[in-house]
Amino acid sequence: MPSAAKTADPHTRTRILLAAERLFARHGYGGTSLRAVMAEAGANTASAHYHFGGKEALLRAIFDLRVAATNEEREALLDACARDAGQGAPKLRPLLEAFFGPAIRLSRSPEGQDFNQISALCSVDPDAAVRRIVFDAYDRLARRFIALLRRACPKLDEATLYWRLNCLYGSMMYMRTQNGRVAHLLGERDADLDAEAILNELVNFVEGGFLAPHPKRPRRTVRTVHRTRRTVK
Amino acid sequence: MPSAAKTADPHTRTRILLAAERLFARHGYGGTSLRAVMAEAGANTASAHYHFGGKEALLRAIFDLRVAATNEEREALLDACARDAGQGAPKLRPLLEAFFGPAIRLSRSPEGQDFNQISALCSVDPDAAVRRIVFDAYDRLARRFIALLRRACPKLDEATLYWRLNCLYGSMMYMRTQNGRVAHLLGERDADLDAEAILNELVNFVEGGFLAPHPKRPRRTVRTVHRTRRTVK
DNA sequence: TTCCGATTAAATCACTTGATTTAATCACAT
DNA sequence: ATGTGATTAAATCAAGTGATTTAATCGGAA
Repeated sequence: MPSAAKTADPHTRTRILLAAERLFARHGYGGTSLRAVMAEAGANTASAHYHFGGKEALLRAIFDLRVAATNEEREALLDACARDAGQGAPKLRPLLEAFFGPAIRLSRSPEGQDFNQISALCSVDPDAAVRRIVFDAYDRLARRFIALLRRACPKLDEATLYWRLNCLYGSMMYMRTQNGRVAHLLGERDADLDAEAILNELVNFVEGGFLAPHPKRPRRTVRTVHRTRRTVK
Repeated sequence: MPSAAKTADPHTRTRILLAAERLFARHGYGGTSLRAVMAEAGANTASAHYHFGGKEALLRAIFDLRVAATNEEREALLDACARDAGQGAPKLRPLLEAFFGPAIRLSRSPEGQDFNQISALCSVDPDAAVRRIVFDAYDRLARRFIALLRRACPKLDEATLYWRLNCLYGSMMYMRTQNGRVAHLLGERDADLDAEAILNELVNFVEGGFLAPHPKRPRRTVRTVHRTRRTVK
């Protein structure tokens, strides 16, 4: 075990961490071999196990490193929302800004951008161990945000809240990743707005989604069209 | 190469396909070994290469199999939207229903549910080859949808359209996956609404997002809170 | 200087991966 | 029945995986 900070060499351990961050962001956790990380870091395979204990622990270390500040900022902003609300209903928009803002603003630095990518990728990783790391990092704060959101939208029934939260998370994830789908469809335009503008777009959209009416019975515009039976199974 | 349909044994090839679909849905493409697929299918490793040519080709075969019907249905619904619009602006809501509906309705069957999961996972896969398969499957129709969406929302500037499309895709993806994040946060309530209700929730949200105002200058509710310098690098 | 724990380096382990080869088997047209 | 091409089975390949071991090195306390 490395002594907390005594002889602590700012070299290898940090280099491994940053190298892993870069590679995990580009190729995903599962798509990055420990060897590739060590090559990028210019260090030896054994160092990773010495400093972190293994690949999974390395990922967890990245989250430990990056999430704290973001969550603290979110917490403070949520505090402000709750304070302003008093006993009444919190305002929706500042709530969304409190939740999204600190995360989106990470993208102002290259490392933050990499971490946003990692966070979004890992949050939908099929590997349960990977997702657990994400959950552990964000659960507490997310639950508090949702509690305030409930008070801000008291008319939303439980099911609708559930689905709208899914949309909220999906929107946030796509905004954090920049996975290229939309850019590809629109013809390679690269979005380079600053973080504040992106945040504004995201909040506009999600606020609109949460304020939308939610009738139990959908108006029947839907109709299934020509049920072509493609028997395959 | 297998003869198109002559002596075609409905057995092995199909068994491999369905086994792969199940496993790719649960553990992702990268997280599933060809061996695991063949074990699940009760077939031999070489069969996969004989029938498909390799792991990647197997994934492509799954998309070829499942996407056609969905896209045809989407196309027909978009036709109806365009016809109803004439020279004018298409209605937003039927447009969204045309795009989301056929995909969401896949979740009524277990195989469709598996494929929805695969589609969503692969659409954010860091592996470019995997994403290309997704793009190839959906690009043509997606471009047509976006063209109509543009006419339906003529007041949206290019940048706003770009970001709202990202939110749209993110919302759709999260709705298709059921990745468990929100269920986990809300305490394991499992959403078992029928496809039509889910579609309705999704359309409500995205419609709200697209109809939201989009001022160029955000009202300044945002303020960065205590810039704690966590120097790490 | 000497010594001891912290750190790094090199070699290797056991295992899994996708792919291929070689040989056997099957179904059907002749 | 028989030969021919489609299909399956078993064994194997080379490469890559995370992890571990063993030995060397470094830096400061004694």
